[in-house]
Amino acid sequence: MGRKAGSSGSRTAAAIRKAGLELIFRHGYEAMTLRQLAAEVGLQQASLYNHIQTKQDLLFELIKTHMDALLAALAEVMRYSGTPTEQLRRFVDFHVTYHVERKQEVFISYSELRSLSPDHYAVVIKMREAYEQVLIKVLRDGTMAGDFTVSDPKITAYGILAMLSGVCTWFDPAGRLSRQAVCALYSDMAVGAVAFRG
Amino acid sequence: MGRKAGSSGSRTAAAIRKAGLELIFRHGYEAMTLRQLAAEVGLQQASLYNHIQTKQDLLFELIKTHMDALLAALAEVMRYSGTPTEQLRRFVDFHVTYHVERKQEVFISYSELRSLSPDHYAVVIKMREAYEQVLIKVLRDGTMAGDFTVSDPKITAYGILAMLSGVCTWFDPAGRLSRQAVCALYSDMAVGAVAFRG
Amino acid sequence: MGRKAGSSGSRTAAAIRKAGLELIFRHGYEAMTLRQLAAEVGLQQASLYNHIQTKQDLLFELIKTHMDALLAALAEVMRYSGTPTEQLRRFVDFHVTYHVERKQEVFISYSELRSLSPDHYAVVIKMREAYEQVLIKVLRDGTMAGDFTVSDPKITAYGILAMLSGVCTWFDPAGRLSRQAVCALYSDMAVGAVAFRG
Amino acid sequence: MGRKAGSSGSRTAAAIRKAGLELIFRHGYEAMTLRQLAAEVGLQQASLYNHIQTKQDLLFELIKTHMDALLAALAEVMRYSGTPTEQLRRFVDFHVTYHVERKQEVFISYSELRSLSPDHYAVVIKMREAYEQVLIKVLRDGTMAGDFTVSDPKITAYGILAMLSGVCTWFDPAGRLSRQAVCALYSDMAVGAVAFRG
DNA sequence: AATGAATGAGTATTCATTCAT
DNA sequence: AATGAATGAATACTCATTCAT
Repeated sequence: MGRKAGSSGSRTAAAIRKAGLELIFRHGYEAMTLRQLAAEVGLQQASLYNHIQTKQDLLFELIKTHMDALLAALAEVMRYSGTPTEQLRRFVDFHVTYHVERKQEVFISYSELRSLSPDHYAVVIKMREAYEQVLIKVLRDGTMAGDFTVSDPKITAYGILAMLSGVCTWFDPAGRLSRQAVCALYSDMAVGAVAFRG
Repeated sequence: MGRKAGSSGSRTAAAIRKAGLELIFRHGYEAMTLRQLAAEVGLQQASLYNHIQTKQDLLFELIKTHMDALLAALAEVMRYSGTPTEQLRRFVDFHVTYHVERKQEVFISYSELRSLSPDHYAVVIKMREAYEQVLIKVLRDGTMAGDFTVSDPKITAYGILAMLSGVCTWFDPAGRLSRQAVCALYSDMAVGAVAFRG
Repeated sequence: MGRKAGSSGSRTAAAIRKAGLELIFRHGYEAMTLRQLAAEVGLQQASLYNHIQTKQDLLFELIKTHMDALLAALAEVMRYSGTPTEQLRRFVDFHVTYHVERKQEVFISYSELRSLSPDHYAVVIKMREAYEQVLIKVLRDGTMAGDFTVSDPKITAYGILAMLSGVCTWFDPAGRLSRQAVCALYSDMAVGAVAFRG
Repeated sequence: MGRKAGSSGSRTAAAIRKAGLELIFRHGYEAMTLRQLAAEVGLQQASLYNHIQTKQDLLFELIKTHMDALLAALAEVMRYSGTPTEQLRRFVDFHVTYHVERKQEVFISYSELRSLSPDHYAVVIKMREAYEQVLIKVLRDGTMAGDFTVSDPKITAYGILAMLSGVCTWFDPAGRLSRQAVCALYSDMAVGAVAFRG
């Protein structure tokens, strides 16, 4: 039997996506050229089109795939119940870990939003909002429970998310701080930032 | 043909810079074309070159000018003494205000760093580090004074800066929250995030 | 759109080189535009780049190819031994014939030297010097044999070469004088110019 | 009294012509830009137009001025009578001296002919032909007098002129050979090339 | 699945020249 | 006589994409 039916099967397609991710991360979507991408993968420019629709579709696909995985993983993690503070710590831990481990996907999903076509943009923004809603709900629950003092959950959530997401611009797995250390540090900060001080 | 009646050199240069800022903010440096820029200002493409050296130099000039102003303004504000907490609030207030009032300059000074030539990049990065050092010092002073609990001032500063800077991506002067409200909210969060909880 | 029916890669490349040679000969390298070249070959400007690296590389390639052929052909001719006078006549005959038959290559290899990049220039100059050395050696041999009176072989060689090369600026294959007639005339002049008159 | 009436009086105009000559000699007419020229003279591009009509007119003027002077000087020299051989030596001496002393004018008057507009080209070609006629006449006289053996005076003249003119591409006033040495050498060659050998 | 060749639209930048000041 | 600002046309070269093979 040959290749499993249904599997894309193409090692080349995967290589293109990997290289595309890397190049967009490094140079930006506009600055990355398909020539570069082809060279990276060892193909001629024209051959790329056996594996992608257009440059724009490649970008969307990379971001969409990432957002799907991100939302699924978050859902998995937040399924478990706990106190609002526990939930917040869980969220922070998840977010930082994901941002540290998938630096590139995460980064381009922020920074290249404006390079998406309007249709694609709409799709991704909706997913991002769903993600934000999870944190907003945690903050809201914690406030109602009296554990947090959050007057504006949305704005507060934006602040926390920005703080956490910044990690992917400077984190170095071989650096001074381990992922766990960063998670602990940022967990404390997040909790401190919203905790009720009676 | 010669000069359009009523036009003036320095007015044109200013208009180019203003339009350039706007276009880079909206589309990104790579995506902005000099054709667009010229059209925006009401000039032929060639005429742009009476007022800029190159596209790259325009970008650098915009960022450099902003960084100079930012550092000068920060120095002015931080000159006044006070408790570490007061200093932190002062920093947050300054940073948020500046980011809200000069959204575009601030945004491109983050997002277009990678579009700078290596030389220009080096210059700007140095200035950014000087800016960060101010916050790092506040955190360090506060920790030594026993007011803050900050195990890693640099990483903590990065977190706070990321949180505050996020403001320029969503703040709307005509929106639900005033600048003052956002400042207050983020001041509390920042202080909460680092405050000593005995 | 794809490839025009009937077109072929290497045929196109050859057509570009032929037209490039012609255009550079007629207008000079600086004055020739790739627009002209593309039009001459029946392509879009962009398509040229499937067959050349840059305009500069095209120039170098044309000159280099010519110089290679020239040196190889000269070596072939000068292989045969003979008296210095016979050798000189052989050289003149070869040089004039080549200059008359490959007018364009020969002309641009002189006149466009200064349009070559420094690296390319160095390569070609070296080849030209090798060519000149062949004549210089003939003059030196003839002088030592007592057949010629040449006090400064290099300067004399320059003079003879300049005289012979001038042919390609006025020779007309359909004109009054045949190639053979010109060869004979210039052979006599060259021999007369250097012959020992006791 | 101020400036003498009728004199161009402009030191700037002269500087432009001098720098233009130099630049065209070094880079070629097409490759020289008015920006370069202006910079060389210490002016803005626009100011050039107070002193020249157009770039093309500058070229023509440089060449025309040179040709006028050349023809006048030649007439002066050839006025004196003498044997054909003396006349030939006088011509060679004159030509070489002029080519060595006014390298740049001479060079561009050959090499930039094709950059002249058709009208300007026609004017210059006529002058060049007049110049050539002087040598052709010497050769013809010498042949009729039995001193020379020249079957085709025009082609022979072209050969001699090419040989002599080559001097301006390699002569270095600070070099191994003096002008006088080169003149003597090339005089002998020219005479040898055409002398009757009974 | 891969490629060479082609394309139309576009890139930043330069050109010689003009003209009001 | 000099300049700053403007211009239209041009420059070499690159872009993402197409298509016959």
